[in-house]
Amino acid sequence: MDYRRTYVKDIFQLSPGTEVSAYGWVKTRRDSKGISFVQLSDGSCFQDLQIVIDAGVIDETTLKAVTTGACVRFDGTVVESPAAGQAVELKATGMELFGAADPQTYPLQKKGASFEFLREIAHLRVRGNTFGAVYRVRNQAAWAVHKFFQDRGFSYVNTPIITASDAEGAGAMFAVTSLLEAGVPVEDNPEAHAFRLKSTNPAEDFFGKPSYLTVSGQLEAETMALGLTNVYTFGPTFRAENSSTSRHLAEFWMVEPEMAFCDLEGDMNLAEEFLKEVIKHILDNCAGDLEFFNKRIEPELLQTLEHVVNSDFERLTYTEAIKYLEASDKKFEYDVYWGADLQSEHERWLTEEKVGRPVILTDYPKEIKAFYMRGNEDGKTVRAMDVLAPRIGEIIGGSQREERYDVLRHRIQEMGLPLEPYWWYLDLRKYGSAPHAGFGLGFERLLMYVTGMKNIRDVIPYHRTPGQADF
RNA sequence: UGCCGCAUAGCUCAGUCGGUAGAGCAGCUGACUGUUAAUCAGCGGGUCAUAGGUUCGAGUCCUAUUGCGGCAGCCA
Repeated sequence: MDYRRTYVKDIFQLSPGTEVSAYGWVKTRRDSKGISFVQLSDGSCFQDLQIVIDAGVIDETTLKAVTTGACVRFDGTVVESPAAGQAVELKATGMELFGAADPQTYPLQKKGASFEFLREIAHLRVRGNTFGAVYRVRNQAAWAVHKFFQDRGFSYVNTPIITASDAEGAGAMFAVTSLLEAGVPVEDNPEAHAFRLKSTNPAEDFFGKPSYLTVSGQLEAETMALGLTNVYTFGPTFRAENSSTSRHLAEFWMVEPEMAFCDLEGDMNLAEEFLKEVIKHILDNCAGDLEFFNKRIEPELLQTLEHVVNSDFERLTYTEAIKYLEASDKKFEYDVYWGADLQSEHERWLTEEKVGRPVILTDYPKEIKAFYMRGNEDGKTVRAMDVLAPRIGEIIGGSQREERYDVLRHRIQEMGLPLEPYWWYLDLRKYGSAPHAGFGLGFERLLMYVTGMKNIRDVIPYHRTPGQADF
């Protein structure tokens, strides 16, 4: 067997009369007297291939093993379908059963199951309609990310996953250490195992100092941009926050472009162009999957996505947003005033009710943003931007970076951070500094937006959240 | 981490005032010459999350624990 094959999606393009073999997994089988129908999927497209089996063509024992979940190859001839539902189907002349799936125990059924249940069988849910569609869209979105940046001359760079600097002083981090010995037997309980700490001295650790899984590749990406001009990263990111919500993961994928010779305006333009182009790519390449999401998951999905592609994002300063919020009749749980960090309820009101499409908020008070953001001339705000989207909230966070050595040094100290770990970051401003800007996009949040899926755990094959690292 | 909700058949759920366990789907057996979440008939399927408590009697009320989910904080 060779990896080259005719995928199900290609079989739909073949002319009637063509002989072909279809490989895949069985969704359902329906029997009538003298004829059987099998829905076959190989994950190459949303639509299943219908296999038609006349009585006597396949021996009865083998046919009986063609149950939901079984893996098979059907050989046959492409024919025009006399019934509604599909243009062509495969009239079987023979088959091979690769792997049966005991119907008494196979957990998937043709009728829908809850997403919560499917998370428990995440290794099998890819065979269902919803998750096949999610992962096909995920693949196309990843491809669109690379294509977008490569078309514009951005270099793909890989930043470290293990880092010894607490990059932004924000967000709980996972420690990486070789000072722990695992699987040490517990004295009074022979079944239990524990960790043993070999040393408490960070100097004796693998890297000679405390190290962590990265929470962002931004700082390193900045160094690459000040040499390659335009760069982007696309890799895993880790947050040890004990947050259990429908939009947080402990391990997620982030896209982080960084551009030399760029200001906040250019950063916003890139973010908007980026979201539009990735969404357009999905619309153009995942039509069947989106149709399903539109029908079963999020009724307004297609309309919303097309609207986003064809209209300009609303751009507001933080100060303007506060004015709108203060003028709103809506009762908020948290008070709104200039200087307050916007809460989820505020962001949701702005993007869902006030504007009704993505909004870019800019120029936040410096107190509520990170140290590296470029200060404005008013001395009170920084050149930050957040892109907020209906349903999911913050999808992009970015800023123009502070490129002035003295100002940055001062900000680090003002925020109570140590200077020493940032020596190389400060060096960037000391030698050949350039105005530059960038942003971070949560890839899974983008996927929630384009699929309409309500829980971030359902747009990644195997989610990592507090208390959950199965598979 | 805080607040709230849920836990009953393989799955999705119902279960009234505390009175001894139900449905649909799935599975199994059969029927039907073209089905599309096929249809029709029949059959099997339960430690009501766990541990205590109240009561003559608990799926139902109380407490604790565990798991899952939602919201908030944090963020992408």
